[in-house]
Amino acid sequence: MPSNSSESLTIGRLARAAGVGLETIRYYQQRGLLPVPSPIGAFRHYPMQLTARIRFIKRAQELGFSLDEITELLRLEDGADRHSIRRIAASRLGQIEQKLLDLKRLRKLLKHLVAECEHTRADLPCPIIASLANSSGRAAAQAATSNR
Amino acid sequence: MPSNSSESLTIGRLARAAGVGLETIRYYQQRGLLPVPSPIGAFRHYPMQLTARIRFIKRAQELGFSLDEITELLRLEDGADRHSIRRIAASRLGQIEQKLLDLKRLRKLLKHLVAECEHTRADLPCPIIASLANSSGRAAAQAATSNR
DNA sequence: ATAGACTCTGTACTCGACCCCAGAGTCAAG
DNA sequence: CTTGACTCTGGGGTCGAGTACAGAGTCTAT
Repeated sequence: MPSNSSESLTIGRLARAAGVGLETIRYYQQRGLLPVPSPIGAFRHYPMQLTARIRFIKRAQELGFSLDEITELLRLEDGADRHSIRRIAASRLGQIEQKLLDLKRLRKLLKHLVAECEHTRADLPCPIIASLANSSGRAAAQAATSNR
Repeated sequence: MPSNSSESLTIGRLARAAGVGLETIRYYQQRGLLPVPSPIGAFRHYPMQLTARIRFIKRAQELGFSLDEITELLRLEDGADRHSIRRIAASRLGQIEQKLLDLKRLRKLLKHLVAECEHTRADLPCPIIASLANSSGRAAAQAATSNR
């Protein structure tokens, strides 16, 4: 059974071939990320090439794109409009930068607290709790401004 | 009207005092993060001190703790068990470190792609799309291992 | 011809952290 | 004592990305 690319698959085989659940495919169809072929007989048949499209979606997700963004990417897939593509990628990049800043601030704060807690005398209140309990958790208020 | 701390508030006032929605308070009650005082007459009355507890919760959330984790933190709030507190904080710290690594890898990859796209000749396929379309997006597969 | 694996449509549920609404009752100010 | 702002209980909805299931039909290998 040579898997030449003109072969067509039932939905379950497509799902296995693409490494996703069968319901995922139906879900992507609903969202318009995948076409819904008309049935041959009672069942629909899917061209092999869709596995590539599904993997495209999955990889884009791993890069943190939402399905909405991916829908747009797919719309532009023909490569015509590179500016739009770059715009989407750049916006995602901006989100990442922001998140990195937030996380770094957070890490600093938490590290500090844990360290402090380690050598605070047992008769004094735990600094971690203390910092949560009173309003001196200034850093925190800022840190979460861009939780997406 | 001196806001001495022995004052008691109705739920709406408490919510405003703590800067959260009234439904948030009810939700926290359901989750066991806040006590449900027995009503005086028809309405429940909340001690002022609860604003501190609510702000504790909010600040902990901003540090990325889940309500489940915060429940545990509150359980330990008396400061008795510092080891547990540090354990929770340290585990959160670990998550942050991992996330930072992921995001840095992602940023590198995306930056690279955007830059490449900018000076690829128009007759060649857009590299961003290309990298999503074929399996050369290796970096991506790793990058998402620890999405929480 | 029949067993069993599969597919179809459609609906409902999951997670986390809330938000919003309806309808009835109640409290405080004027 | 009325008005209007509030509270009560109880339920539902939201977001994103799926997962689960029910019940009926159908394809394929034996």
